[in-house]
Amino acid sequence: MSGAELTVGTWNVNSLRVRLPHLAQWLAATPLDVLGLQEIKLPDADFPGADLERLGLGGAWHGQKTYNGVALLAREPLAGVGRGIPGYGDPQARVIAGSVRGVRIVNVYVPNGQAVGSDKYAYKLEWLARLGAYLAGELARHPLLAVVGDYNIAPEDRDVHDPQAWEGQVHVSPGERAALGALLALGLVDVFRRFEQPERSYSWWDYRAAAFRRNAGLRIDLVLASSALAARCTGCRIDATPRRWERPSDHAPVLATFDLSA
DNA sequence: ATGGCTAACATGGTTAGA
Repeated sequence: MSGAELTVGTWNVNSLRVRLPHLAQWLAATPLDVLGLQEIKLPDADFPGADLERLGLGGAWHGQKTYNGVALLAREPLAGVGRGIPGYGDPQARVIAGSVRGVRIVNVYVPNGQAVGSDKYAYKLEWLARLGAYLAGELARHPLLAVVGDYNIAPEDRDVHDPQAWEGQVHVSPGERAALGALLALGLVDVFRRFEQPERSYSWWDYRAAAFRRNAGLRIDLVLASSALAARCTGCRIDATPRRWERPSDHAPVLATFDLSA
């Protein structure tokens, strides 16, 4: 949390307005330096910046009415804040970036994709291609780069509670996995898998059909790191605690810690 | 069994999520 360590989190809160009490409760128990939020679902004018300041967090946000919206919160001032993918006139607020202690952090809310073959699926793949081109430039400028967020893609079958039932569906389709593979091929590492993890580790569970109680989930919230930053990663975990609370987000936060002293 | 649940916007029922 301080000195040589940097802890970065990511959490799809599914409405910051509704989840602000959970965020406060979780932050009180969870030391971190930087936190990317997705699906804040409010315009910038309604962003609860003063509430978050009371929780010790400043930062920057990129919101819109009703849908999407991302924020990058930090205990230290953010440098070089950027919103959206440069040169891509995306009307949906899905990306915000900033730097802390020489580490570049890009926070993403990848489109859902709805169904394979749909217009939204095509948008998802186009969006991921644009993200890849943007990240290639970010990697060239920032050796220490983390790309955190809700990817809406389960990287492998072990990230899916029932791979047979999900085969070919959106979030696991070959096209999406190829797009994620293209991001990894830039030199990014899914740091969660750098460490031993519990079997059946997921970060999202459907609200319906008692999915959380059955641990019927997907691991779709990821921390990707450049090779130089991944080499400094000392741990990565999913914190399912707030998913057990009353009126939860359907996603759990993910945390990764980096030792910057080396 | 193509549902189940939650949130925004609106104030009943649609859109969207994953």
